[in-house]
Amino acid sequence: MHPQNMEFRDYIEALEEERKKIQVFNKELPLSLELVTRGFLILYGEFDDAAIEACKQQLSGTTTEYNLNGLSECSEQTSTEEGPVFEEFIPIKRRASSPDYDDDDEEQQHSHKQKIPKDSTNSDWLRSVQLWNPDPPSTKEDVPRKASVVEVKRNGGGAFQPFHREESTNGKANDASNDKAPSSPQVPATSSTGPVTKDHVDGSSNKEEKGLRKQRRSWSQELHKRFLHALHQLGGADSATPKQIRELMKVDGLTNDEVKSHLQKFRLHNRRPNLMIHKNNTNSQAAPLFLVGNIFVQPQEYATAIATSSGELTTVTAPTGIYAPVASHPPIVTHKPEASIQKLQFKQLELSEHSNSEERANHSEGAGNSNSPTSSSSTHITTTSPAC
DNA sequence: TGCGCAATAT
DNA sequence: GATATTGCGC
Repeated sequence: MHPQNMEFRDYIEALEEERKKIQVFNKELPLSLELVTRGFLILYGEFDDAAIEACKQQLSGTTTEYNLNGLSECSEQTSTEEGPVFEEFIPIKRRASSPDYDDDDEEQQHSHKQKIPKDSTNSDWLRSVQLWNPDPPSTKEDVPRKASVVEVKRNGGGAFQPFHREESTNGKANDASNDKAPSSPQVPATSSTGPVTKDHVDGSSNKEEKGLRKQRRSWSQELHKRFLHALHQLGGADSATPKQIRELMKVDGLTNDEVKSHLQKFRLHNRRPNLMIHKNNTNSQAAPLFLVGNIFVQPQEYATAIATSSGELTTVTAPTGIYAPVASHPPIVTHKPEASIQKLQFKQLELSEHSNSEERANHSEGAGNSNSPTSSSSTHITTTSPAC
């Protein structure tokens, strides 16, 4: 029953019938009625252009009225001007289809939070965020670094040692080897106490030198040897003072501070073991006893003893700062109470040499009598072992 | 001023 | 962690 298959007449009739039916619902289906009616007119050829045009206008009017919702605007326009419609339509549809776009754009201003950022928006957002955050992450390392670096500089050397030493320490630079050859002038002797700053009133040089951190003095065996020697002369680590030691050492460029520092370390090393001894006699390692000849002694005592026993110092400096003699005999594993150690030590000393007990007087004058290391002092040992 | 100790740097 | 330097109080 498709119209196209119908006879024209039949078609007209059918149309007429429908029109009648629809007419009943004129109010409900005005458009339909009108449509049908027009179809009639067209079919009958009673419509001229003018009539059609009028109808159009009428139609548009009605549609406009009816289609306030805007639904039919399209259809109307479609019928009127198809070209432009589409052009406009497309964009409209776009907008409609992707409301997020506009909405987001606008809404972004109001509420990012409400809408979960999507896709492009999202990425943009993130991107924008990343301009701040991710950078931080990436730069985080950098920025802190920089900051830390700055801080480090400030902390580490900033205040006082912004520059790395060019250090004027003539002898010091080579120290290890240099100290061996102490040149005549005892540079530090008088002035060096405040190694860098104290002496110099000069502002500029003072500044410079202040900035420089002293180059490290490494205590070579030779240097330490001298140190021990001086120490011995002065009656041991406890009674010797840095200045005296330095003077006795006669090392060019050696400062009081350096000696002082070394002495401090030396004392610490000597005392620790002693403490250990008191606590635990059985632990030979914990209580480093050094073999002097055939006996074990404690470092400090050794220092004294060794110097006494022979004119030459035969010490060996362990890297740890533990000072041991060159053992000529297999170590006798003896964990003797200090008393016995002292006895042995004393024995040894007696064997080697006899001595006066005036060491105190001796070392009190320190530098004065210094030059005759071998001759003086053997006796300290007994007296000089306060730590024990 | 020098010493001893502790903090700090290397 | 060991060692040297520096700072600070006495």
